[in-house]
Amino acid sequence: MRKIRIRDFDLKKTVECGQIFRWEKISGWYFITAGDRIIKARQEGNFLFYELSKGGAGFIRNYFSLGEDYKKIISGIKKDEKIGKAIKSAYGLRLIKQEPFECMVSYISSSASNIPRIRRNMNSLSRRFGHKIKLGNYTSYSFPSPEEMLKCEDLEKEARNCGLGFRARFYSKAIAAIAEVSAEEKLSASQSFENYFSWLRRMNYPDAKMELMNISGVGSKVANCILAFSLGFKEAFPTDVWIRRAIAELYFSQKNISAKDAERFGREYFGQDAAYAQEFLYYWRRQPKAKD
DNA sequence: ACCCAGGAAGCTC
DNA sequence: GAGCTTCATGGG
Repeated sequence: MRKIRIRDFDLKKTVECGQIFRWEKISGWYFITAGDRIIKARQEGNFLFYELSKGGAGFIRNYFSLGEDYKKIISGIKKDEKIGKAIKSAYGLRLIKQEPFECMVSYISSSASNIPRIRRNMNSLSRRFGHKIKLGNYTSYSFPSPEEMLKCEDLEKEARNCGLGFRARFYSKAIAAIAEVSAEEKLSASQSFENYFSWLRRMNYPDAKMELMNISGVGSKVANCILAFSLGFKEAFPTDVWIRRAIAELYFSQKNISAKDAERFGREYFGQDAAYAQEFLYYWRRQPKAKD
């Protein structure tokens, strides 16, 4: 068992807020499956206890964004008492740095769905296409690589069998499109995705977003999730129905505002760390009652 | 039975 | 461009 000192970090909020889907809590420990890795973690005050199926402290610090100056981020987005209230309710929540491929597939599959269902769908995909991985007595299935998915004859059909519904077409087309690029250059599908994502990382935010939106099943919201949750674009402001409601209630006196306008407002108002503001608002808005 | 869920794409006007 | 419909499926 390893241990690191932490501050301005709340493991429970970070794991449970809905940004990642493949986790479970067993007798006080969080077991997170991230890509082909299992993370076992528990927080006690200013200490984080953890075990990994591979990697060490460097991975943990990067995965939970522990190196980011939290107080600086907070002071940057805390424009008023409304967001202040949301920040207070979710203090310690940090953005997780997900594997881009897993993040892309997960959020393409999130369209008009809900978190419990997305979790089931991603676990089904992993059992169907991934491989068994272990940490001690705990067993899970890796999130499948592009190759593991492309092995089967009819990816869309298999994905429908995993409960993805109409989203299966989007995401099988998306994978085929990106993998196709590599075939001509004799690259593996994984390398093709790596090239694609590192290409996006080098762009500025608007260009990267436009580029992502060329992918089947990736619109404005999903693009923002991929950018914020896996590619380090913290100025993204993913705007789903909950965020749209929160923005309408807090900043437009209940007026019915479009997702597009809510997103523009969020980006302009909260600035370079808008993604954190978004997570705080999401957490706050979805809390069962007692939102203050 | 009815409604909605971390939306996007393909229409119409 | 902004508004409407359709796309599966599970849960309340």
